[in-house]
Amino acid sequence: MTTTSAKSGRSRTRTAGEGGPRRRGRGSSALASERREHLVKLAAELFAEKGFQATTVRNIADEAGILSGSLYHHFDSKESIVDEILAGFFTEIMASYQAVIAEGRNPRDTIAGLVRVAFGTLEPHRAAITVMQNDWNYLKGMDRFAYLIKSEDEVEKMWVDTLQTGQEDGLFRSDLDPKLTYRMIRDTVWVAVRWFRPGGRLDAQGLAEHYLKVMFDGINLH
Amino acid sequence: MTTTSAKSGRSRTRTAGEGGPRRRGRGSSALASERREHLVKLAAELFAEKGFQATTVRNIADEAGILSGSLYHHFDSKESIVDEILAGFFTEIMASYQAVIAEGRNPRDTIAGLVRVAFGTLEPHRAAITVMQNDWNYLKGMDRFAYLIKSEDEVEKMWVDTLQTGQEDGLFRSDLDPKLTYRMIRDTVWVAVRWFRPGGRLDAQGLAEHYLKVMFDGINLH
DNA sequence: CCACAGACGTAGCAAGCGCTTGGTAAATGG
DNA sequence: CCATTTACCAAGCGCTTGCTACGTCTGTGG
Repeated sequence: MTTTSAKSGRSRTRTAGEGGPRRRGRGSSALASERREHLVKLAAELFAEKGFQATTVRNIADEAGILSGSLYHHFDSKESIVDEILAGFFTEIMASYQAVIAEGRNPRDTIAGLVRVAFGTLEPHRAAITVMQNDWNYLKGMDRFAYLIKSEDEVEKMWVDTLQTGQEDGLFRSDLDPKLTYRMIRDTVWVAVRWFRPGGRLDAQGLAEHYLKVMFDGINLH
Repeated sequence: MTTTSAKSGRSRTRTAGEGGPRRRGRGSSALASERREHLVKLAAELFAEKGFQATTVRNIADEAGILSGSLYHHFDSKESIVDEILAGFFTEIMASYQAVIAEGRNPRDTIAGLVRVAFGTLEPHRAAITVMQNDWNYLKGMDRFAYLIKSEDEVEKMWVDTLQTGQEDGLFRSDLDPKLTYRMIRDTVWVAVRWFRPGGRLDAQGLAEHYLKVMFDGINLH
């Protein structure tokens, strides 16, 4: 079925897409960016499933029902697609984190809020998180993604500050390294994208509550 | 420096290698497998650093100071190299796990032992674990690595059984899902490979003790 | 001293990669 | 009705990929 091009020019079977009447010509720019966002989402799923490098521009184009070259009408490069995916995720989660911090509650509630926010992004941003997990090592080496490292440092500061304040207030044990503890929490949350499936036994918030119990009080019976 | 081949045949500068006298001809088969293991280790480092797919056979050969074609004297394919890496890791860790279980101690001590074993592999098998983390999604899709999934299931059973017994014995809280708890523990341990560096502030066993404290009793001050 | 086998180099193939160029059908605005 | 813009197709370029075929060098056992 991937046999290229029947003889007549305009006969490509479009394997994907909603099959509706093809929109051509100048749509409103709002609709144009809708198309763009749709392509980004398709790409994100593929990146998450097979990895960024293993996903070819032809894969993405196939999924969208167009040819690989046509992708370059919408995007500069393959990198710019994954950039859009990750940037969207980062701006949203950092805003959510800031909102929790801004509530100004005690460190325990703040940490709980951050954990709930993190688990809350698991479903809407599953693909982005997966890409971040699997291809981080590769992507961070590229200049264009230097901003990701900067954002991650800001996030780390939020968590570590909250943990430290909690220790000073006598809410958390003082024999724990805040940085190490933050990493433990962060990794445990994000890594859940590997086995978390939206329709499963537990939803994201159920996971969050389960995790909060273990994190705050441990698995021991007291 | 990668300019190919000066005019005279035998003048390749060998960029890597210990520079000792080149061993040729029939060595003992023990030494032959030594060479093989050395190549596997080089490849493992590259796979861990750049990812399996992003690492080319030419990268590996460069690191070894030979040409890419010469690699195929030692290995069938690029896949067979990563196979050797992962298989070695899995057989060792499963043996270690079995040994802990066989001690027959109480569930709390057994879990602690498993955690210590896991952290203990962080240093000697850093590359293998990194590959498993980053390229798992890609590798598990290939028939040749189906055995990895089977091994993982066996490991899961060990942990979950121990956790359940602990709950029945009144050692662990009963309001936790054993499977979910196992995954939390597993992920937190392995994911540490991303930021763990052998010469750092804390060694692997220090990490293990830090983690055991949090896992058993939580971060709350009791 | 010589046949042998292991350990490489040399050269290159077929396939696939990201991306570019130039053209074309369709919708829109004036 | 026509100029313009959008969204695509068709074709392919330059390069890299994993891998192969075959020749060459070298230490070793007989």
